[in-house]
Amino acid sequence: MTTPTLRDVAQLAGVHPATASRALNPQTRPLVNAETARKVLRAAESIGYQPNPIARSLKTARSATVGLVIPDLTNPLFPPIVRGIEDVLTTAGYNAWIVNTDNDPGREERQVESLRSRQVEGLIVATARRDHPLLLRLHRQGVRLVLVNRRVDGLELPSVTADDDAGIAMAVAHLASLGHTKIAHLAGPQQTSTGVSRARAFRHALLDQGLADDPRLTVECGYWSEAEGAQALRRLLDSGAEFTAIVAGNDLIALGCYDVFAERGMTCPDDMSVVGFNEMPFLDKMRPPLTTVAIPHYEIGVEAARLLLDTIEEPDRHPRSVLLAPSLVVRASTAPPR
DNA sequence: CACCAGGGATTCATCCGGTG
DNA sequence: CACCGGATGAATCCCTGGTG
Repeated sequence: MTTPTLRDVAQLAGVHPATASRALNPQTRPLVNAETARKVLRAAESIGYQPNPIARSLKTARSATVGLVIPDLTNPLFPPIVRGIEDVLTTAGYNAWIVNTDNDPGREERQVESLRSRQVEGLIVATARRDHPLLLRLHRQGVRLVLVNRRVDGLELPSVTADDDAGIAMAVAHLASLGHTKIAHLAGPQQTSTGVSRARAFRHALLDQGLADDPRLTVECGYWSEAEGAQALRRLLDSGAEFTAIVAGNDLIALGCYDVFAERGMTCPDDMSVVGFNEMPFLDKMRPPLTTVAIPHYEIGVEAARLLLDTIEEPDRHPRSVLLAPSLVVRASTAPPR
């Protein structure tokens, strides 16, 4: 008992395999007599025929598959983005292979290699660093790339990002309106474009609010993680700096702060207000629920997939980038200073 | 070691019968 | 006879495992 092939369908419908192929393909179906096409479809249906994409790509040299390179799928930020990507891809007849890099360049290289060997038609990459030799090389080799959330210095690639300037400005304005004047920033890693742009936006936002920009109140995290966020906040507190609110580089960094509050007997928001960034799932279930800058995850995925499909269909098109508007979600982690 | 067959689907080139 | 819609023949894609 083997799985049915096109030959079986053709035989059952009493036509040539070439005819069956055309009948089964919506684009080529008009070439086939309507009655014949109906017969073929019925035959295919009756034996449970599924086209074999491996055989198909043998001839077409296309895989209808794209690679999705993310740091770690267990980070709740990614599932909604992946969902948006997948919804667009499937309607276009494409599928996604997902790989996790764990932010390890070696692993990333191997995973990308494996994707390329499977003939993916392009890559959506959410792991870009400002200096990223692998992406540089892939671009030079003509691999179609779309970046999500991040950019690479000196490399003009299609990308989808949230408007960091606007998002951070909202966070700072919110804290300022509550009466905070000494606000700290736990910046994301400065090897990532997002870490840099949010830190820069933070300084601008302070000035816009007429607040002093004290460089000692900005601390960099080595990774976008709770542990690094916690570590950064400990350093800041231990330095003796005075502040009443924190703008975190992202939500994970903000959640890391919660651990430090517990360690040090501080309460949020009474002793310290915190704003995150990203609006990853479940923040409303935290104690206290985290105020954050929401970015449209699903839309980000949708746009990323569209950009990639665009470059596949129109390889010579000038790289287009999409900037999506964030919004502030006020919850209970922010309050006026004591 | 070189060579070939075979896997499944697609597609260019060709053929067929019917019509004006 | 030319033309047309519709169906088909056969080559082809790339790689691997087996054969001589």
